[in-house]
Amino acid sequence: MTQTNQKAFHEYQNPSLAVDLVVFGYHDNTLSVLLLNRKEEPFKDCWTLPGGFLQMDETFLDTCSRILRTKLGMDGVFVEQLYSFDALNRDPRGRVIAVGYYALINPAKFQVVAGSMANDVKWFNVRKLPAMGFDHKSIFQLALQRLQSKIQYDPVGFELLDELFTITELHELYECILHITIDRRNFRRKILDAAYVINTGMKREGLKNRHPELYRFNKQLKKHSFQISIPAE
Amino acid sequence: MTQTNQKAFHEYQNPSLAVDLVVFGYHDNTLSVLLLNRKEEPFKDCWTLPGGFLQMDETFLDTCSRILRTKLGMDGVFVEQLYSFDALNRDPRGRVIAVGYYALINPAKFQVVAGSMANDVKWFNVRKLPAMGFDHKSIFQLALQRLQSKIQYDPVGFELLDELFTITELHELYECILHITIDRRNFRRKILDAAYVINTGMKREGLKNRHPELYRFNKQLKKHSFQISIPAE
DNA sequence: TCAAAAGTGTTAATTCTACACCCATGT
DNA sequence: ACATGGGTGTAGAATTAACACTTTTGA
Repeated sequence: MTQTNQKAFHEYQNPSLAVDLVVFGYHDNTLSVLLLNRKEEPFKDCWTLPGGFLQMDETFLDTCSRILRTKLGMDGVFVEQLYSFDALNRDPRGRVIAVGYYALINPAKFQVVAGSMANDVKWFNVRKLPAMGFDHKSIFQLALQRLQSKIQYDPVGFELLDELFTITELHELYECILHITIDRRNFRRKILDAAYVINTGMKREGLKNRHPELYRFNKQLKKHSFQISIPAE
Repeated sequence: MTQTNQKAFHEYQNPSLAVDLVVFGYHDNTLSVLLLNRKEEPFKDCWTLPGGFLQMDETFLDTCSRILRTKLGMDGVFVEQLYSFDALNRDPRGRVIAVGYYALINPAKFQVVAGSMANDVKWFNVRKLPAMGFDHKSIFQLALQRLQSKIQYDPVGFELLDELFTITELHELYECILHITIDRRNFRRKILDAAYVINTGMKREGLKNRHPELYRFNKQLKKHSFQISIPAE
């Protein structure tokens, strides 16, 4: 942070600073990302991550909130910093540094989802993504990797589920995110042993088979850790 | 990355972008960080992380290299991005975003170390740090955490050691970084089983006890993973 | 009474932990 | 021959993986 030459502090030319968001949603046993169809050049009509420029009086989180609120109609969402992207030519308009964040949301809580905003907003299955503008594909890929490792030691899964959920639903979420098969019974034991969830005593009614118990996340628990066995394909 | 209002691209006011470096070195069974004594306001005469402003034609890594070369006389060093720091008031001069990087170096390779530069540069034991300017203490703390977790799944230890080293030296490095005691014999087995290192057949000569075998890192190996047992104190 | 998913238990294999013992070297 | 680390082995504990069986529900 030492200044190395004699120019006054504000005479330096600075790159623009954008925040780009990888918004993950989970629904119908599918992990999806929210993409925006750009209306302006560059990358007009291309799918891109939602993003925006940092204002001078905003923190990154402020910018995230603003994007989520104004462009996607979402509020009170889990976001976490991912990485900063600095390739010289990543934006044809000039030098733009992007700070990537990822968000985890439960699409059920935001009707917005289905594209109710003026912008063309759409959920895409993370395994079936379209071409994307800028370097957004690689931002997304890093975010998915991050989510995959994070979920193995940090209880963030609940951000994607309803308040109450069954072990099977949690199990499916893990299989979907990690894209592997996990033994149902071993998974259950690990989750319960880790005190990851709390049994509410309630049951999910109205199924045509046995009514599973409903759990909620144990918010006391900060970190957990269980090995997920990755079977040979 | 969508632009939300009508101003021309370059009319936006942007924060300054600094790169701050947490340079780790390992020597004499001590993990140290390199700090600079600032000659200018703000935080004149305070210890700070080496850093500098991003130039318009530089990537973050370019800036890192420039800082390492010009301020510390180092070259060809391992660096990796840590996190970006955005508190509104983190720099009294104005809005400055800092992108934190950490570097791992073998102090034996750079005589610079002992403070040969014009600037007042000094190694500090990571467990005995002075007060630091800006938010550099928290940048450092995050870097140490990152190093501690990284070393458990990524073979980065070799950046801190000589080309050839003994298992005992590697063992001491791990104990020092993680700040725990690790069973010598179990550590050896895990390292060897993970194919983390390659036996060179050579031995370290001139010791007053048995001459230990010299190893080098297995550069093929991308990731490994072994659990380090953390004994109750 | 059947299908389908939920819940519980068990065994064998694997991995870890906590050690003990021998080896090579300089003094 | 002895003090000082270096190198190797092993038994018991703990954890994990791969299973089979029973239970609850709606149709």
